[in-house]
Amino acid sequence: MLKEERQSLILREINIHNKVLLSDLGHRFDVSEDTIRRDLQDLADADKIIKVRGGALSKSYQMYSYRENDIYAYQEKTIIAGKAISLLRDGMLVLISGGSTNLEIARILPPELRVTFLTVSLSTAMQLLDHSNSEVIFIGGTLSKTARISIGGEVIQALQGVRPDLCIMGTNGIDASEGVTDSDWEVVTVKKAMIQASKKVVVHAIGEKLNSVQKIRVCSLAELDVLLTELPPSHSLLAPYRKAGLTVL
Amino acid sequence: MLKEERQSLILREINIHNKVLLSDLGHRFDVSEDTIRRDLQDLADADKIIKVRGGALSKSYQMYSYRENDIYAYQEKTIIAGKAISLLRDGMLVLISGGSTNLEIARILPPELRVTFLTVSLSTAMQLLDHSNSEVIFIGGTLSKTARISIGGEVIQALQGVRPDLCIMGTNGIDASEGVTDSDWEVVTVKKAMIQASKKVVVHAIGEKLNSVQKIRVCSLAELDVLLTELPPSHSLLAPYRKAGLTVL
DNA sequence: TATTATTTTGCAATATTTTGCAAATTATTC
DNA sequence: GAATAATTTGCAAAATATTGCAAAATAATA
Repeated sequence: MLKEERQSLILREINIHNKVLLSDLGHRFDVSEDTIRRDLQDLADADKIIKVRGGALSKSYQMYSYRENDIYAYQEKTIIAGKAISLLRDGMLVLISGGSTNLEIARILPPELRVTFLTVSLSTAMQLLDHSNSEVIFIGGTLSKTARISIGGEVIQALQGVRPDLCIMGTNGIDASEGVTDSDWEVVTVKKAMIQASKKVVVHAIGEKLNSVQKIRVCSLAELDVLLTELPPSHSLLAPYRKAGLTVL
Repeated sequence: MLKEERQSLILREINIHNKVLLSDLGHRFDVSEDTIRRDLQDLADADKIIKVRGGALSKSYQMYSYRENDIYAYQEKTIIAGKAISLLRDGMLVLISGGSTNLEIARILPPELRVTFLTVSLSTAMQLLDHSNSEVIFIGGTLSKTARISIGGEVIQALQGVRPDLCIMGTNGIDASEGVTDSDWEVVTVKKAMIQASKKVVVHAIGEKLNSVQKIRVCSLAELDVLLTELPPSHSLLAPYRKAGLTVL
């Protein structure tokens, strides 16, 4: 059998069945697994398939995209993401919400980290699956079209049944006296439940969201543990939050 | 035998069988492999065939294998998606699985349709949120890195608590005697539960998947109601399935 | 037809590519 | 952290290509 012929059949097999195993193909075409591995490498180099350990996946299977250029305040969010990652330890159960900063956390997550993530956000879940070896558990429910997260009673109920070590949450508004506020009632309901469930709560916000207040209250500062921003911890804007008892990083 | 005569016979041979081997042709025309090699080189220079090491391939062969710049068999999947949509009615509760065909269904869904979708697939959920006004409920659980769907006990349990009107499911293999088969154990477990839960089960597969068998069995044909392919319902390949009692569209 | 020029073919020597094997390395699993 | 599986790397054997060349076949011409 010609090499090109074999590779073409492999490609077809992958596209039909979405994934293939080295051992299967080796047996099927009666060549060594090394040869198949080299074939898959060729196809992957030509951008036809996605090579994974032990086999390969069809490309059309993963069609979502992460576009870093159209994220607002990307620089700031990367700094925050780095700080958030420094709080993660192997073995932790981590509840993580949606939003572009959390997406960035998922994107730059160190692969060797072994934590279990709980999330209600579709995009965060996708990104976590891609960029980590950690386990990802999605808390299902009715999906919100705007926030693209699970909302509703089921979510609240599911959150009452877990006790995460850490909750990493973005926010639309945080203020020294008003606490954390947001604008979507359903989202707020979920966030409240997330905070209630978790042993430790980390909120993050870019500097410009500090001292801003939205319509609906999520929680008081007393219920939070850590505040992350892109600013240096000594920045004067952060003083009120430290005074309120938060760890500011 | 004249060179031109031989070359035209070679070309015909290639176009019939899509490939030729140097050694075969040498023996067939009783000339040295060098001569055949030079013939193939000539034909390749004239852009009549694709010369590869050890033989040659027909140009149509190349067409076929390289046509998947986007989604593999996109045309076929669009046809299937159209047929699937014709089965949907306002007010239905529809369970829909992952895979690129279901993604296509979600993409071309008529906006005025008001059904409630239940899904375990991250990408299907995202697409449904984008392209419909229907309600979307995600069944949460541990996420599978490869299939990008919820798997595990929670999913099974959640599925036992619902009674969808319709289940729209892709498959990796379907065969008249072996039924529906797949290659991933966790995925199969979820699919079984999906089938059990639903009042009516629709499976779809592109023609190439018909009569192919994977390692793990999902269900027998008896448990299915409708089969969708891109082929016309009268196609001979579909006869065994109709005989098994399926509605074939 | 005989002669010469041109093309085609087969052969041999020499590259190059493909393939399978095994040891060393890296990931993954339990 | 040991045990297992997959990958990488180097290498050698086999298969295929390339090149140059001479013999054979074909074409051209007188």
